[in-house]
Amino acid sequence: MPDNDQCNHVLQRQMESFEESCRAADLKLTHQRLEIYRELAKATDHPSAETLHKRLLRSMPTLSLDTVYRTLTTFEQHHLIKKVETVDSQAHYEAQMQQHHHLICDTCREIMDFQWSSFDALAVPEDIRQWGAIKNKSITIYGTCRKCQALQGKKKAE
Amino acid sequence: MPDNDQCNHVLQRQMESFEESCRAADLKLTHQRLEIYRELAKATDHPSAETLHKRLLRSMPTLSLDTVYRTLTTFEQHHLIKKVETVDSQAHYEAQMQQHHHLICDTCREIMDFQWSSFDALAVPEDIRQWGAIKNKSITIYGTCRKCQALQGKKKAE
DNA sequence: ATTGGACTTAAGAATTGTTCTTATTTATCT
DNA sequence: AGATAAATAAGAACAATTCTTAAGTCCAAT
Repeated sequence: MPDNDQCNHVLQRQMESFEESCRAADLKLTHQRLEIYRELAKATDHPSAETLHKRLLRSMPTLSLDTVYRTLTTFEQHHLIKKVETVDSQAHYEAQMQQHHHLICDTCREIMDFQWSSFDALAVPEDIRQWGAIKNKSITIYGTCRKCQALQGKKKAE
Repeated sequence: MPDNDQCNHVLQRQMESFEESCRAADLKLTHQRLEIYRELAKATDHPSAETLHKRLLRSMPTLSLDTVYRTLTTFEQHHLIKKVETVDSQAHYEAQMQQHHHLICDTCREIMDFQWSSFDALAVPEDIRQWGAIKNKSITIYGTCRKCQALQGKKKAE
């Protein structure tokens, strides 16, 4: 089975669970909401509202940026999506709600997900546990991605 | 030796190294720059420009918010301080440049530093190293701090 | 199938956080 | 002490986001 088909299945399941959560939260399943969620779930790059809006305009030319902002805020309040912590002035979002970590390229600023289950299983040291009730821990790795490394290599060679 | 004295010594050493870095970077050691840096170095809560400005107004009533913004930007460009990754619309800063991690309270939003040296020593899994040139990894722990837990306990009891 | 109520839209205005401009004053460094 | 960088005030400009209003659209339940 090709990768693309696999992704579609995963996305389809994610959409179903999203629809269920919406019903549970008394959120109407409007076309805009479904498409905004689908576009975010499909994305691997943690887009901003503006980026998402640009992508959606191709298939929904009348969708307003305002609706994207409003809808993302609604989703976030219902814990259907998450804001990503960044150093950026624009807010970035992700639909991935399972435990995962981030790789951030210091050059192109792209954010990628990754898994590190042996870290997830690690217990937090006692002295840190003193701080309060710990709910979750996640890693951010900084560096330069392959793509940007290649570009920098080229530039130096010139 | 009381804690406070120890902190003062640490701060003093940090100020000296800051002054040295400024000279190396050809940044004039103005009163404002020194005080803004000192206030940030003293803070444990990763303040925003506005918060920092408010604190500094007490001792420097004519200091403009603009100068705080400008100065923090200058410091950041010279890698003397860092922006902290957050979900906030305001930018937050820290003077701590050594390897450390963050605890974030989901209630009061305060950010605390912590150390976890056994994690720092951990090698990143092979498959993640494929992504590119890794420079640094840091943890963010989410939860509710003791203070906020106590307050929530009270509310429930009422 | 109709309808009530929730949702979306456009367009513009308002807000917030941040940066820039200009002219003037102040302070650092040599 | 003088050259020059930096800070100031005040206001303008900007970018990201939110709000407003009024009109139109569409979901869901009867």
